[in-house]
Amino acid sequence: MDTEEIKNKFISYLKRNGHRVTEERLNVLKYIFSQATHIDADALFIQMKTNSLKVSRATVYNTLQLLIDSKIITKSTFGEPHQHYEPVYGLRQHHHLICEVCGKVIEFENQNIETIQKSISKKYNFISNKYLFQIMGICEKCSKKN
Amino acid sequence: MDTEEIKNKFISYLKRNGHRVTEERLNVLKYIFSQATHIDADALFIQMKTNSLKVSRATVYNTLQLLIDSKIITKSTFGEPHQHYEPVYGLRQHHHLICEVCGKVIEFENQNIETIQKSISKKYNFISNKYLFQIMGICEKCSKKN
DNA sequence: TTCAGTGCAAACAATTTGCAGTATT
DNA sequence: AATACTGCAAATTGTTTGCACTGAA
Repeated sequence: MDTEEIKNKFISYLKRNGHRVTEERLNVLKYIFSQATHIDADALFIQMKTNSLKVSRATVYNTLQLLIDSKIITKSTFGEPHQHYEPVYGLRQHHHLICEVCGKVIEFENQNIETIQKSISKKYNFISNKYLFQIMGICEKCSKKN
Repeated sequence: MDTEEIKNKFISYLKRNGHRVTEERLNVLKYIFSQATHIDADALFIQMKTNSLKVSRATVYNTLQLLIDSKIITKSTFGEPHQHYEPVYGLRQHHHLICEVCGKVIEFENQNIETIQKSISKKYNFISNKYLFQIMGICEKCSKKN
């Protein structure tokens, strides 16, 4: 994954839409891409603060929204009340198995889902922007514990 | 949809699990099934209050959780920060197209999704409890407006 | 009669907003 | 120089909790 490319994509999105390119926005981008996987807004804020960066929660939320609008990251709920954010740009579409016992999230890919998604959108003349496939249940590890 | 049957299912679930059968709980059940489609907790509470029923928010949330546990309703997020609840018991599994412009939710069924879900769960030795397929985008009506 | 369930209000958590100061354009 | 963006704290929204009272078993 080319970090420079993502950064340029974001900068170009900002300029194209009359938003300013600020240090803070680029920092949020950098931190979200330094994650192994999804993260929530507050954890991201705390992590940035810990590394003594100048940010506020408001800016984190604001920037996350801009990153979603520019299709660089995506937001999803894993059954919890708060949102999780994860990079999508340049990655293949993937989906989640969510363990309701330990909270673990397993990612998987499946080409058929994409096909179904396209055919359904077409059927309803729906312009799909993104789609979500999640399976909730009990992971192998947790089911063996009982 | 047989209302009596659902009510009995809920009552039997409550008794089986040592919960009491209360007027309030049955009222929440009744109100959620009187909805055409999904509703959020607060709207449900207000609707019950409007019809001068004795309820509190705490009871609504408590009962919604019991209804989820008994597999009578399900909870989902439609991109919004709060949760929506909708009946599932006795209904065929269906999925959602969500318009990001007008907020409209279109329901659809698709047998292939069920098949994929099963094969993926099997592959990961995951005991699936429920699954979710959502397509976010722009509905026909809204796309014609521009 | 017991104690789970209730209503209420207060607490909490996640997110948004208002405003005065700051920095990109 | 103008004004969009920022940080901060306060406000708002959705949900949970503590506690004294009530009612199902």
